[in-house]
Amino acid sequence: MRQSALFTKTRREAPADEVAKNAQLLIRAGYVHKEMAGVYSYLPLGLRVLKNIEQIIREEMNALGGQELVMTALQDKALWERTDRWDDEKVDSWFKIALKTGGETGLAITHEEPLTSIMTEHVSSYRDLPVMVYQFQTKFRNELRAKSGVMRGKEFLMKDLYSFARTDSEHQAQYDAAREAYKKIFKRLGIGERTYITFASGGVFSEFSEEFQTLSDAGEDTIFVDKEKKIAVNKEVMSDATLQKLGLTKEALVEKKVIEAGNIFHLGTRFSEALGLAYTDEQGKRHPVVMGSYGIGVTRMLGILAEVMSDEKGLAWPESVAPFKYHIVSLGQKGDEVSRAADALYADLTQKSIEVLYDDREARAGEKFADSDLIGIPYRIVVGKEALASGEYEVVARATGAVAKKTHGEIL
RNA sequence: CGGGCCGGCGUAUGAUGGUAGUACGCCUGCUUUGGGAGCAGGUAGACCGAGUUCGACUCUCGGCGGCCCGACCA
Repeated sequence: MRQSALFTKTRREAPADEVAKNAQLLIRAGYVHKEMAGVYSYLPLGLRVLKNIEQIIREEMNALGGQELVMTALQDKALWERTDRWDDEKVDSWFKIALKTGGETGLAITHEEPLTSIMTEHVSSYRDLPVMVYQFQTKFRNELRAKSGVMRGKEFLMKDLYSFARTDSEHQAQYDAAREAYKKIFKRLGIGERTYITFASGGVFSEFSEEFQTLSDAGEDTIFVDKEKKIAVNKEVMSDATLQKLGLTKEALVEKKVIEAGNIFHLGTRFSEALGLAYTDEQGKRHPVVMGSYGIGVTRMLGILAEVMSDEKGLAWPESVAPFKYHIVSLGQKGDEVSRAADALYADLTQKSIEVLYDDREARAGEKFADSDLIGIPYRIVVGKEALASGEYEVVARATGAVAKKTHGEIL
């Protein structure tokens, strides 16, 4: 894409009302727009990153055998009353809306209820299981205090996967497979090394749940990490008894700030029993379906990556999610030899379907480099007089600063 | 939800109970062109409502909105 045509502009200064690094950088670089507290719009560059994150997750969900669907944001109150999660005393994060017809509806906080309900229409035999279903969908949570930029909003995009099994052991196999898929996802997103499976409060269905926690000073949670074993314990469940159960020793643990990038839960039969999701086995006996749920916040992930992969100059996306692979920075003037060379390089890369942002604006070099650093595309190709003279372009890696010299042909 | 702070050109920010200024941006022109250029000219601003006052952007009250600390965060 030609940068002269991109409607978003960069800003030199961060907005005064944003403290979180992710929001400051994303706003300055023109990836997001803050609509209200905890509510952000995703502009063209931001959307591209979001779509890339989504696609990585989608590929791993499909590899798992997950089937994608999309459910509604508007929720049926009656369904949630059946699981006792409609009452504000029980769940305080609802956005409830009056219907013109007299009733009320709520904006989805999560989707266990509606999916379980859908499944009752399609699952009735042992032959129909096991199944895994997922979606990318907007969640709404009426947070008392939104904070941390795009990482804790009132409206956010989430991938949620749900598993349905006949037995506990079948469920466990699904759960274990989902855990492995999550590891692959975080690895592909470039945060595998700094993301730890963390034992946390399991709620009513099991002793522990597992969170995927990514090391970051911007984190809201505190965990104790065993770097050798690659596992961690959330501070909220930290105790001698817990350590003993997990086979960890206090000496090996280091306290760290983290952001929750994902979590996986055993749901047992709580939802299937409440909503009547059951199957008939070979003997003709009915059993409730054993469920699990698995979430990754997509918009939060964008925030985590902005937070973790950035420096004082700006963003530095990993290639797997970057809005473009190359950023051509032309130092030529309209119509001169340099800009003609940049045009040609842009045309050739585009022709090959290589994603490239082409800074063809009438601006000075300093401004273009500063913008390029801010926007954080993995490789910058500088097209200037030097390049024309030598026949080789400088290709600068944003994250490391490493400079390679490459000819037009080598880049293609 | 408890506590604190704040609301001014597009953005950032200074000052003030008495003409709302500066920088960046944006527009015009000239010069400049490998790390946010220079000169000249121009554009653009007080969240809403009520009150105090000769006079309110400034003080008071209410509303709306934002930020921070805590709580909360299947």
